Amino acid sequence: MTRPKQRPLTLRDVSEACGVSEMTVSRVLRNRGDVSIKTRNKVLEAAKTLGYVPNQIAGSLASQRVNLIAVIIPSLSNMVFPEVLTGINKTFEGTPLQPVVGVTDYLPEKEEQVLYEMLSWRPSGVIIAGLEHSDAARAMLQGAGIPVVEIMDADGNPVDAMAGISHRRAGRMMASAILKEGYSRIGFMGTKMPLDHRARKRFEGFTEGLTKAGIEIEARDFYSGGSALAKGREMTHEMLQRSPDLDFLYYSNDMIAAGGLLYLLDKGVDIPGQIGLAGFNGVELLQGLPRQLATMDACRTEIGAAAAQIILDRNALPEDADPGPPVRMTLTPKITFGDTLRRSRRG
Amino acid sequence: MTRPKQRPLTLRDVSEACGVSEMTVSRVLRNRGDVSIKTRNKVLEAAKTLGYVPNQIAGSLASQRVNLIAVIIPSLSNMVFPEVLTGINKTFEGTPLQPVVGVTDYLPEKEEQVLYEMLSWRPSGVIIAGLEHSDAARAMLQGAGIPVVEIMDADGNPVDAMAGISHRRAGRMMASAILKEGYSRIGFMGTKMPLDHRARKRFEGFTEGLTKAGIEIEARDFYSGGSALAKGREMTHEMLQRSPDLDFLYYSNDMIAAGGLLYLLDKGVDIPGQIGLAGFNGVELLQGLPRQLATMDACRTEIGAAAAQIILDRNALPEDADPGPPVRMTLTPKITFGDTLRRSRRG
DNA sequence: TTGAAAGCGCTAACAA
DNA sequence: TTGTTAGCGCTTTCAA
Repeated sequence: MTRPKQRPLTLRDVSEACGVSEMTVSRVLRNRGDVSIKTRNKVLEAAKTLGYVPNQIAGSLASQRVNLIAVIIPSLSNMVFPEVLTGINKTFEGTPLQPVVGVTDYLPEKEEQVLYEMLSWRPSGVIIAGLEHSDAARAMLQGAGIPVVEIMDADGNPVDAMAGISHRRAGRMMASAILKEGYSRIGFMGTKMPLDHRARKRFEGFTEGLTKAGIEIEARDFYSGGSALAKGREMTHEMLQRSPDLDFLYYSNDMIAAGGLLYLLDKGVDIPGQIGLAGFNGVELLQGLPRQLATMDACRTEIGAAAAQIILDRNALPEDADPGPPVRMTLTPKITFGDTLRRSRRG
Repeated sequence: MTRPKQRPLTLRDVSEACGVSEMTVSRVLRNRGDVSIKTRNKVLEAAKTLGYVPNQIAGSLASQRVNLIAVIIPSLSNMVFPEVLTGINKTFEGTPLQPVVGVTDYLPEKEEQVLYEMLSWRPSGVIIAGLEHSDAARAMLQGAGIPVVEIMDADGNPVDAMAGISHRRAGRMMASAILKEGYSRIGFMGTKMPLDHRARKRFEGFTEGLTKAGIEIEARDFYSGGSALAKGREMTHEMLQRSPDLDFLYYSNDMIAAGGLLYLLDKGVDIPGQIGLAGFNGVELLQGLPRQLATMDACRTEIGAAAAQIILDRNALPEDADPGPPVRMTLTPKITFGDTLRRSRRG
């Protein structure tokens, strides 16, 4: 209660309080080595009444082991990333490993800086979003000598392990699903994020899929900032002003797609007859819209869980064991047709 | 490239590579003390070509300073918390301080555990959501000897500093705004979260406000799990089945309120004439709904920023300075009337 | 089952 | 401006 604030307690304080050597106190608190029940209880009680909290900084330095896993993601405002974190957290629950999150705002320089700061804590692994990194960042990842899992993307060359989906393929799949249903005058709306490589790849895969069938996108529009729902309304309005003949609108995420959906329903447009719609992500948040949006599941929690598991497995290996070739896990997203994409036959 | 993976580089490696003492290398890398330009450049180059990343664990142990701030929140799935984090991040940007996030899932035991783990890294401050903590948790916060800011709530007794809003008052304010507009048959829908003290206080303040005007809530319903939007639809449907005469529905968050709104618009209900609606939070995400929802701003990013600033100020104080009485900041949420709560006159 | 000594990689304090 | 010395609070290793 009135313990001097300045100096936190040390092992020595506990040792003195219970008359047991620091070493034995340490053993008790870590459940390591054989300690007699009697000593054990003495130590535990002293630690508890003093309110001792071990110093991991000293512990990690001495043991050369750090139970931290660096998790590096572009953003927290896009629900996709918190969901990945949830998957990671769940898998690490009950293990000694602890995720520590860094946010890059989609900026390569910031990614580099965050990575540097995290590596300076000598974590036992890195989980990092995306496969595109600056040379310096790749060098750091290579040189750290710890397991690295690049997540959420599968189009490119990972430094080490990988767990993600192919966004290019996701775009192509959506293109072919749309074409199969007979839509042909297609517009695209997405974020203006030159640094969101996954959104870009999805778009590329989508146009590629259309092109292969001899179809070109008729309209496209990109936005940045603002509420996605409101943007979806506005942009859909504007796009249909300019190109009233469109019969399908593909959005780069479910939130703007929802905005578009609400707008079109307001206008009394027949969906999916007159115009079909699709988004991307399968955001649970949005179930409960007047129509269920066609979308694709990006396997977010699975990816988080898989990445965490890869790290766990690698850390379970004995120090000098050969880890074998790095795990490369490509998950396959599935299309949800919902009520906004015609479905002539069961797919 | 082919450096043996096992041993990370140390200051000594850099020192040997450039023929400068470890101490001077350390000085250069921390920009501390006077070092000649020539030596400086030599060191910097050596560090860069080797790819040296300093070891903060050793550094923090030696200097007895840790640039980490523990941030403890109940959840990441509720957008409220990522928004608070954004405010915290922004304020710490450009300072040496780094937030580290822990998630409690609204469970007191988990809060205790997360707090213990974070304190074992000897952070320079704690930002923690809520004012309700177990005795053990309060004891740890007290004993840590570092600045503690409890955030998001102002109804209760903080251990140290505080930055939040009074949820009880927020509930009362909404009650009086609703009554002023002549609504009188009122239903409430919210999450079934006995451990979400802020939601509970809002509800208590709300009923208290009604009671003072001689009005009782006519219907109430609580849910747990599932998509909030979908729940809002369902629950609104069911509540109006049971109590068709309600003229106002107050929801504990904007997401279920949005579900209710969409449902009522589907049914062709006149809003806000026949039934008024209000939620809580001012989630920017939802701008773009067919009607703008009445809600209250919970000042999330401001709270995050304020908390971070309190920590910064406290850390800027000289070691032995008297910090004075702890900062207690109570922000005042404002009602947004939107289109779902009648407004007879400008407020 | 317990303890003593050495040292993890760095920085504070002081000396040159 | 640079270098030397002595720890920071733990854990590893080895001895008792």
